[in-house]
Amino acid sequence: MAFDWEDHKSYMTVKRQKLQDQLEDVEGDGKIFSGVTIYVNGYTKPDADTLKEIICKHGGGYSYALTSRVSHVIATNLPTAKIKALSINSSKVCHPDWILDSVNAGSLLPTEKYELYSVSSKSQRKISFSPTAKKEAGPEDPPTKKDRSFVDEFYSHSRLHHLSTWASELKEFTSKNLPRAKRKFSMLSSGESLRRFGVKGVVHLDLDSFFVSVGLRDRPGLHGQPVAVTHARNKEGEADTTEVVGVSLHQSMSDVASCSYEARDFGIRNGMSVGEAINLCPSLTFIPYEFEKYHAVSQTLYETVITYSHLVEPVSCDEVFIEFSDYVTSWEELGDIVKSLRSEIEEKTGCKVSAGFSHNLLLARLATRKAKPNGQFHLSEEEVEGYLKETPVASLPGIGRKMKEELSKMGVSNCGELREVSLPKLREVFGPKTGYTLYCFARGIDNRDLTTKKERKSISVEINYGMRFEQISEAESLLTQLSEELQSRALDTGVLGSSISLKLKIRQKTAPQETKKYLGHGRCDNISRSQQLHIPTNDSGDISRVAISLLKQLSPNPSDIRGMGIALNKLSSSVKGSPVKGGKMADIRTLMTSSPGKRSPASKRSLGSVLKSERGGEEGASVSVMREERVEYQNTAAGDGCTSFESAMLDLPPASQLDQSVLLALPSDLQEEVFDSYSKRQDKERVTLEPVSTEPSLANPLFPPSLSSLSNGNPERFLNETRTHIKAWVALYPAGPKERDSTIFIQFLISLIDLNALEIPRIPQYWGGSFFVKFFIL
DNA sequence: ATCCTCCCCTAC
DNA sequence: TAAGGTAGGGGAGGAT
Ligand SMILES: Nc1ccn([C@H]2C[C@H](O)[C@@H](COP(=O)(O)OP(=O)(O)OP(=O)(O)O)O2)c(=O)n1
Ligand SMILES: [Mg+2]
Repeated sequence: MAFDWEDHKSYMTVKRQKLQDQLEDVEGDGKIFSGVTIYVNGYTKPDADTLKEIICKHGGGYSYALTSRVSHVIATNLPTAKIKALSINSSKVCHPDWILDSVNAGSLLPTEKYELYSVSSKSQRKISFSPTAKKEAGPEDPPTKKDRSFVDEFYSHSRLHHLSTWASELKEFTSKNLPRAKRKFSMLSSGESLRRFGVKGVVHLDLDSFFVSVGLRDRPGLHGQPVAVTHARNKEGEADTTEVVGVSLHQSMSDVASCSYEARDFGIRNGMSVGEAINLCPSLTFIPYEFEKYHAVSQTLYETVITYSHLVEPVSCDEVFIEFSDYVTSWEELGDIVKSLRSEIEEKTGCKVSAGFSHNLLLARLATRKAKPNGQFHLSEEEVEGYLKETPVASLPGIGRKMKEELSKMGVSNCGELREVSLPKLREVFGPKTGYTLYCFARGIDNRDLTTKKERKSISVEINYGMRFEQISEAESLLTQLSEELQSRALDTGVLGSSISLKLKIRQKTAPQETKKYLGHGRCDNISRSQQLHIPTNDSGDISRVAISLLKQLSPNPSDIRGMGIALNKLSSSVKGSPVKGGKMADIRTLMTSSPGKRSPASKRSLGSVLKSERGGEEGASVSVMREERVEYQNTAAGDGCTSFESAMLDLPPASQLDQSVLLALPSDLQEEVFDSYSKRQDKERVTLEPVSTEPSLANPLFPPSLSSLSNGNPERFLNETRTHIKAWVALYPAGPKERDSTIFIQFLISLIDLNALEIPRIPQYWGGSFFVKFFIL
C-alpha cells in the first residue's frame, strides 16, 4: 500500500498539538492565575468542577467557601443585590468567561469586561435556585454537589443539551460577527467569479467523529482503534481506571455519543447504546465527555470559517455551510481553498475536518458523506445523476427512520427509485411540501439559498429523564425550576413570549413502570397544551403560573409523568428601542381587538425608574427591580384609535377569546359567573364616553404593575395594593387619565386572567363585570 | 384559502 | 445505573 501522506500529516499534526499542549501546561503552571483564588457561586457554565480543574491547572486556587483568601467570585448570573453582597470583601464578581478567555489568551486578562456589575458585562441572569437549595449560599454554606438542583445537575451532564446550547450560541455568534469579520479573500466581480456560470459554490464542512477526535488529542495511543464517547465507564486504556463491571457493560443503556471510524467498521453508530456497541466490538474503548473542550473547538471552527466568506450558515457545533460563489473562478480553485481551510482548522483544533462542495446545499452535504473521513469531495454537475442513483434515501437530509420506512413500503430504497415515483403520488403520501421536496431532492435539485441568520421562533426547556413523581406538587415544583431556567434563557437571548406551552411525556398504558434505560422515559405518549397571553413575558413567575395551570388542565397521573417541557412561542424582542421585525405601532383599537398571542408591537417601555422609586425601600422593592430588568411591557403610546372605555369593557375579551382553558380551570360556580356577565353585557347598549384627544398620552410607567409585586393568595391585600397602584397612576394626570390610558388598565386586567393571577382570589364577586367595576369605584 | 392548535419527525 | 435537549419544518383537522 502506498504511503498515506494524509495519515502521516495528521499524525504529525497531532504530535505537534500534543507538544504544544505540554508546553502550554508547563507555561501555565503557576503562571496565568497565580495569586488568584476563585469561589464559584451557584450554577455556572462551565460548572464549578470544570472551573476548579482549569484554575488549578493554571496555577490558581479554588475555594469551596467565600473566605478572605478568595480574590474572585465566579458566577454566571446573579441578582444585583447578591452581587453587592458578595463583593463586599473586595473580591470581584466575574463571569466564568474571564477564566476561559484568559486561558485562551495565555495570560491573565483584566477583569473589567467580565465583572457582573459593570455596564459592559454581557448578561445579568437571575440564578435559578432549587427549592432544596434556595437557602442563601453564604460563606458558611458553600455550594456542594448535594445542593445542586436536579435541573442543573442534569443539564451539566446532558450532551444533547450542550449540543443545542452551542448551536444557538454559534448561530448568534455568526450573525453578530459575520458582517464585521476580517476576511482572507476579496470578492470577485460576478463576471469573473463562479457566478458567471450562473452557479453557486457551496461548501459543507463537518468535523470527523467530533467528540472522539477531541478526546483522542490527549490519548494518541488510541488513534486507529475503535473508540466511543459515553458516560458509561470501565477501562480507558488508562491504568488507574478501575475495571468495574466487565459484564454489566453489555447491558448498559448509556448512549454512544460519537464513535471512531474504526468502531464504525464494526457497525457501531452514534446514538447506539453501549450494550449494543460492545456486542459488536468487545474491544471497544470508552472515553469520557469533555464538554468544555468540544465547546472551545466549535468556537475556533466558527472563528476560522467566518474569515473565509461573508456567507456562512451555521448548522451545528461541528458542521457549517460556506458559500464561495464570489471568491473563486473555478472548482479547482475552490478545492484549493477548501484544502487550506481544512488544514487551518486541523492546525488550530487538532481535529480532522471533511468537506463536500457542489453547486447547492443538498449536494454539498451529500458530497461530505463521500469525503469522510478526513477528506474532501467535489460533486460535479455531471456526476450528480449517477451518484444519486445509488444513494440510499436515508442519506437525504430530512429522511429519517419513519420516512425511510414509509418509502420502503413503496419499494423505494435509493434515490434512483425515488425518482420513479410521480410528484402527485409523493404529495399524496407525504403532503404537498414534503412530497415536493422529496421529488426535488431525488433529482439533486435544491433551490434554497444559504441563510446567514434566521429569526428565532421559540425558546424552550425540557427534561425527559429522571422524572418520577408521586405527588402532583412535585411536578409543579419541577415546572417552577424549569420556568426559572427558561426565564434565564429568555433574558440571555432578549426575547419575550406571547404564548406559553407545556409539553408532557406520559407513560403509555402498556409500557412498564421500570424503563430499560435507567431513569429513562420509556415508551410514552406526548401531550401538549398552550396558553396565549395578551402581554408578552419572560418572567419565571408568569411562566410557572401558566405552566402549572396547563398541567392541571392536562391532569396527568403524577406517577405516569416521564418528561416535562415548557416553551415560549410567538416571540418578540425585549431589547429596549430595538424595533421588532414586521412590528407596527399599535393603536388602541389594535390592542383592544387583537387576539391574544399576537406579536407585541415595536413600541415598548420598561416599568422603569418610576416604579422603582415609587416603591423603593418597600419590601417588594428588590423583586420589582429585578422584574424591571426583565420585562418591558408594550405600551399604547402611539396611535389615534378611540374606543370608549365602556365599549372597551364590553369588547374585551370577546367571549370567544376568553381562554377556555382558564375558564375550565375555574370552579364551576365561577365559570357560571363569568358566562353570566358576558351574556348580560350583550344586552347592553354600547355607551360612548367623551371623545378623546388624539395627542399621545402621558408616558405612564405605573401600569401595569408587576404581578409579582402583588400579594398573591390574599384577595384583600391584592385588591388594596392594586388600588394603591391605580391611585398613584391616576394622580399622574392633572386632568385625570385619558380614555386611552384606561385601556392600559384593561389590558392589565386581561393579563391577570391570562396568567391565572385571578385564580388565587377565589371570590366570586371579583369575577365577571363586578370585578372590573370594583376596581373603578375607588 | 389561511390560520390555529396539537401533534410528529428530523438533526446535531 | 445515567444524564433521552431543542429548534424548526410541516401535516391533520377544525375554525374562520
Ligand atoms: N446521536 C448523536 C449524534 C451526534 N452527537 C454528537 C457527538 C458527535 O461527535 C457530534 C457531531 O455529530 P456528527 O453527526 O457530525 O457525528 P460525528 O462528528 O461524531 O461523526 P461524523 O461527522 O464523522 O460522521 O454530535 C450525539 O451526541 N449524539
Ligand atoms: Mg461530525
